[in-house]
Amino acid sequence: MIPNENPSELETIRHSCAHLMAQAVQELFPGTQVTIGPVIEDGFFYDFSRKEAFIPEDLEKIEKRMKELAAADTPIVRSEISREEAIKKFGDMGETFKVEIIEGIDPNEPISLYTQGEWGDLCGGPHVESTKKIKAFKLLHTSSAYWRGDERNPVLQRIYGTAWNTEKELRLYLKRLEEAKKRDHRKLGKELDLFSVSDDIGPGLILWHPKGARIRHLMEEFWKKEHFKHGYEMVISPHAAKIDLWKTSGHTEFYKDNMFSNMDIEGREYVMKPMNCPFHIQIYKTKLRSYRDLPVRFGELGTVYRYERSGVLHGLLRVRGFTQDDAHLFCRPSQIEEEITKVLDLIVFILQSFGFHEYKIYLSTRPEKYVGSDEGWESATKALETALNNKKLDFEVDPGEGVFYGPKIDIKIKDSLNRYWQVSTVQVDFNLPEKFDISYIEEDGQRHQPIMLHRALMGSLERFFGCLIEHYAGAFPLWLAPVQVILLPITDNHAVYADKIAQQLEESGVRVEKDLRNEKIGFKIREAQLQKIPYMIVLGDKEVESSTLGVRRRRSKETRTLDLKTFLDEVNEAVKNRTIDSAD
RNA sequence: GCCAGCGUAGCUCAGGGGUAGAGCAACUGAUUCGUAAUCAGUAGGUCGGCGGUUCAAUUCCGCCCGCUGGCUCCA
Repeated sequence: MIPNENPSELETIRHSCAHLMAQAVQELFPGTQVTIGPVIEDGFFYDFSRKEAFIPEDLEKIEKRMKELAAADTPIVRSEISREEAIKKFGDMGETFKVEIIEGIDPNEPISLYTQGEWGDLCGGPHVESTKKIKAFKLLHTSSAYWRGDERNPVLQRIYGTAWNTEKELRLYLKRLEEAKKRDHRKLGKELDLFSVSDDIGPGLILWHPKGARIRHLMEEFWKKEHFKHGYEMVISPHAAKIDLWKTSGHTEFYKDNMFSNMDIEGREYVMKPMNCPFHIQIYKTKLRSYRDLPVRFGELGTVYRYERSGVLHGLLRVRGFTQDDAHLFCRPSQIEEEITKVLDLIVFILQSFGFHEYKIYLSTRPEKYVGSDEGWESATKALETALNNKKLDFEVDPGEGVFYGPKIDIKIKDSLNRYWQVSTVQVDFNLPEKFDISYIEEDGQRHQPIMLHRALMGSLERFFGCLIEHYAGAFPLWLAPVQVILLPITDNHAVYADKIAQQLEESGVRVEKDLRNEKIGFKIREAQLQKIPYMIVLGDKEVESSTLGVRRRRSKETRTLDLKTFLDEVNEAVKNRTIDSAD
C-alpha cells in the first residue's frame, strides 16, 4: 500500500471512519484481528481476520455502535513508539497481521499509533481530531479478501463503507448508486429486450436478441466501413483448430488453463480458439510477401472462447464467448511506430464516434513470464511510448501487465459504477513471427522477419455493447437506436395513414415500428418512452387531413408538426453525422 | 476458484411445514380515445435441480446448478 502523503479532508474522515468501524467490530466481535483499512474511491474498507463471515445484520449492529462511538466525541490521539514496543504490544494483543506489518516497516521510519479512548491502531495517519468529526457514513457490503491480495494467503473478511462530510452528501451518494443501478446493462438488457444468457446454454455465452443484434450489426457495419477506408483487408477464420497450432504459438504453454478443453476429432485434439492471431498468420504464410506489400493489415470480427472462472463472469462485460474486433498488422520494423500511431488515431475516432470521450490509457510492460529477448522488449515498449507521446495522449505505466509475447497499450472505459473495463488494445509482437517463421523479401532480396501488431478497438463487441448500454442508459443515439421511430395512430381510423408513412420511412432506410394496439395515446407514448425510442410520431385526424406528422422526441414534451420531408431530412442528418444529442 | 447473499408466473415481487398470491405483461371482450398507464374477464407455476428429515417439504437440512457483490484472475 502506498501511503497517501497529502490526503484531503474527506479522505481523512474516511480513514478515521475505517478506524471507527474497526473499533466497533473489535468491541462487538471479540477475538477479531485487524489488518488494514485504506481509503478507496468514495469510501473505505477494513479487512478483518475472523472465522465467521459478517452477515448483513452484523453490519447494522456495527453501524449502530459506530454512531454511538462517533457521538461520544472521543479525541483521536497520535503517539509514537519504538519498533520493539510495537511488536510486543500487538503481539501481546494477538494481532499477528499487525506484527507482520510492523516487521515490514523500514526500521528508520517512526511507528505511530492512533488511539481513540481504549482502542488504538497502528497507522501512519493522519486522522480527524475527534470521533465527532465522523458524521455521515454507511456500511455497504461485505466481501472476502486474501491477506496481501494473494489467494494462497488466509482469507480475511472485508467490510466496505462510505463516508462523507455531511448527511446531505451521503444521501446524494446513495442516490447516485441507486441511479447507477438503473443503468446497469443487465437490467436494461432485459427491459429493452437486447440480450440474454440461458442456463441451458451456459454461463458467459450471450444470446443477442433482435434489437441487440440490430445494434451489433450497426456497430459491425460502421467498423468494417472505417477499416476498409483505412487500408485493412477483412478475413474470416474458423472457431476451432488443432491443438498443435497453439503449441506452436506458445499458448498451450502460457494459457492452457484459459482454453476450452480439448475435443477429439478422429483421434486428433482440437480446441476452440482463444484468439485469432495464428489464423491470420496462416493466411499471411500462404504466399511469399514483398516489402512492397507491407504493412499487411488483416482484420476480422473474430469470435473466441476463453474459460473464465465462474466468479468473474459479469453480464456482457466479462464472458466466455465473445467477438473481438481484431486485426493483425504485419510490418517492416521501420513501420512500427507509424502504424501504432495510425491505430491510436483509429481508436480515438471509434471511441468518440460511439460517444466515449473519457478513457484511461495504460502502457503495460514486460510480465514475469515472457518470451523473447530483452532488447526486443525494450524497443517494442519504446515504440509504443513514442507513439503515445507523439499523439500527446496521457498514460500510466502498468508494470508487468504486458502479454507474454510483447508489451501493449490498453485503453479502458468505465461502466455506470465507474468500474473501468479494458476495450482497446495495441500490442507489439516480435515473437509469433519467430515461432511461425514468417518472412517477407526486403529490398536487399533477403528474407526478413516482419513485426506483428495485434490490435482491437472495441475490444470485444459484447463488452463494448455492455459499456454502450450503460453509457447511454439504453437511450441510444439515433444512428444506433434499434427502433428509431414509432408511429402512434390515435384510433383505428388512422392505421391506414400509419401504414403509408411507415412504408415511406422504411423506403428511406428508417427503422420504424407501428403501435396499432387498441390503446389510448397516453399509454402508447408511455411505452415508447420506456423503450427509449428516439422519435414518437402521433397520427390523428389533424395529421391525416394536413398530411403531416406529430413529432415528439424522447425526453421532451414538446411536439412539432412536420411534413415527411422535413422530418426525414432531420433524421438523415443526425444519422449521417452520428449525432449524440444532449436531449438524448 | 474463494467468502457472503439470493433463486416463487414472461417481468417486478409478497408469502410460508398441510399442495401458492399480487401488480404489470399475455389472451378474450367492451371502449375508438390527442401526448407517461381505459374497463371487465380468462389463462398462466414440478416455488432452480437432486437427495435427506417428516404422516406431509415450495417452506427445515445437505449437495449441486445459476445469479449478485467483492476477492483472486483477465492472453
